[in-house]
Amino acid sequence: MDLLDLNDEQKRAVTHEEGPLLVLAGAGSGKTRVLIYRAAWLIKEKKVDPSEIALLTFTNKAASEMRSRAEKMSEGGYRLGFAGTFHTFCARLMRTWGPDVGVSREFVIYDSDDSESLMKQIIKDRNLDPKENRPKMYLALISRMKNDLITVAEQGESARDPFYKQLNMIWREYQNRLAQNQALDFDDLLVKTVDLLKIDRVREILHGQFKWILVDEYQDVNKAQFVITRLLAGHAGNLTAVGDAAQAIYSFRGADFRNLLLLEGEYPGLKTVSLPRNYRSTQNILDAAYGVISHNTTHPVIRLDSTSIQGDLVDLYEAGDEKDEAKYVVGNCQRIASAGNEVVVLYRTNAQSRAFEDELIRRSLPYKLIGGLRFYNRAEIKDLLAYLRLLVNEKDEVSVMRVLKIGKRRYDMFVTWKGKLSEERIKLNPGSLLEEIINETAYLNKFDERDEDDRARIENINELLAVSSEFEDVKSFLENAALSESEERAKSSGAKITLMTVHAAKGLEFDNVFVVGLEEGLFPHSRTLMNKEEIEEERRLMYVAMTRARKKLTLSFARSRLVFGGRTSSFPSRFLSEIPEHLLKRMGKGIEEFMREVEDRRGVDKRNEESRKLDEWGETKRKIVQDWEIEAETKDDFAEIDNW
DNA sequence: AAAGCGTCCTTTTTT
DNA sequence: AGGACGCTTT
Repeated sequence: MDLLDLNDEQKRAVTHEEGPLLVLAGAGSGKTRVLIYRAAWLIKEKKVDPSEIALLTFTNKAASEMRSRAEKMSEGGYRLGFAGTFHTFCARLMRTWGPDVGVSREFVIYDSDDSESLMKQIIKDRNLDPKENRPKMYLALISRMKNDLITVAEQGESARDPFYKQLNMIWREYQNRLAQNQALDFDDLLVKTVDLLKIDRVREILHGQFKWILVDEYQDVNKAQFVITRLLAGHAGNLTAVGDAAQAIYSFRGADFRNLLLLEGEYPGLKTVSLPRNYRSTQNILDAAYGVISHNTTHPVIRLDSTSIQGDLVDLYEAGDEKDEAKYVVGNCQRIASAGNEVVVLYRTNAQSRAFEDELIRRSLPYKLIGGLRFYNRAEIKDLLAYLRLLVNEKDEVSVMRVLKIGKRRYDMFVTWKGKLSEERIKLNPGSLLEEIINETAYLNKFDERDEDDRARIENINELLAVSSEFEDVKSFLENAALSESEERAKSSGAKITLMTVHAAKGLEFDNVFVVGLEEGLFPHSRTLMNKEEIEEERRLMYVAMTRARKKLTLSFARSRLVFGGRTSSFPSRFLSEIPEHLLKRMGKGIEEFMREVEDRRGVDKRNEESRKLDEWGETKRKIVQDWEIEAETKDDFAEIDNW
């Protein structure tokens, strides 16, 4: 096999024989290429059957990119045994083996909205004050514990004070209701899979099926995912893990980059290869990014060497307010886009997209918005999916509640119509079923053709019909709807300008990148300001943002900004002052002044004080999570896995 | 059943 | 500023 376009380190990783392999891959060092080539090399040189390879990722975007690149590698095109997200993998296993761990084959998947309505209902049923007992708080704690593989029983045993007892009661109730509804939430997919893989018989079958496990972005695995890969890799230990601690940005959902370091102890004979050569960015961009990330102390940082040129300086624009920022950024985007080049605007929170969208619309520039109000989370889409979900599983109370809320009369019509449906027809194309549902319930009567928003909703429904028609059956369509965001549609696919959060940009790269809203309290976010670990995570996020750029990186911040409807003045982000001065080219007014403010600790401390007050629940959360973070968890905890 | 109005709260980030 | 929710009116 031709390995000429790989460097020595990449080659070593690709041609690693049997046994565990860890690839420490810095930003832009060709980690995707390594994974793809490794799969191809295993197939071509080691004569591995493609169906014995499982490739696990965190996002669908990453999975589909790898799948298409893998297909291009081989003439005939090979199909890997599995290539997709952890959650999709788990859902597949549950469809087959669910009953072995007490899960009905007809289960539905609850997304966070569904989980929240269920939790709200539980709080209501128990006559608890929803202001003191926030559904979201309970869900966050429960999610965190599930991802740490703590069971309800374990939490209950050690619950001493009233809060923990209450938490345990709620958690129990939540699980009971999920079971009654034949529903699994995102975390249950992982937890149940761990249960499943503990069954010898099942694990042996799966070991025969998947002999080679490849995992992307390993720094983002949580404990449940760590254990899943461990059990899946088994004694053979043919795991290839690719990751970079400096790009760990998902600890809020239980990910722990220390799992990367833990591999050493868990997989005897682990071979480690690091990839320090960067094929993406200019040296100036890399140096600026290194300036920032080198302030982190809790994890190793690879200093990257560019294979490209020194390049331009990093532009830094100081805006008066968010409108000014949008004008400057969009103006430059327009210039770049009209020359036929791609450009992306990255921000910390979804709410920030608005100012940029307004300005883009004002100039009638086509753009792509990634994330934001997700397609499958829109009310009209969720309404229709609720009807469909009830066809599969009528015990799903969240969907029952939803359908009842749409209208009692419509619900009755539905029920009658459903009675007329034969088993056979339920297996029909989900698109035609949806169409029937819409007709039977007269769903479209809700909308007014003259209303612009309503027209958009009808359009969404048409899109749903189109998407759903592509699926074989209702179950697989619903699974896809719950676990994967629909790709951006044709209408915007030609756009050269893209808006997204930094999280969404992970793993992607662009010639021109704008990172906006670099203010204390926004990026780094106010909820992280007084916790060192969380600040370090924000800094990694900044690092990820900067290293998306190939040629030109522009940073910006605003002096004042609308927050909750009120105008707030803000300080430049500390991350800006961590970039070596000589790499920056400043634009905008009053620039000399701001650097002094950055170094003015009093200013920063003042912000910290403000955010501290804002953050009572953050405190509570941290306290609880800390209680549950078992320090010795690491090796001892995983030791028992070996016995399985 | 649906629409209108006031109050309260909100913003991390995603499978 | 805008959304969710609960209470009121049509």
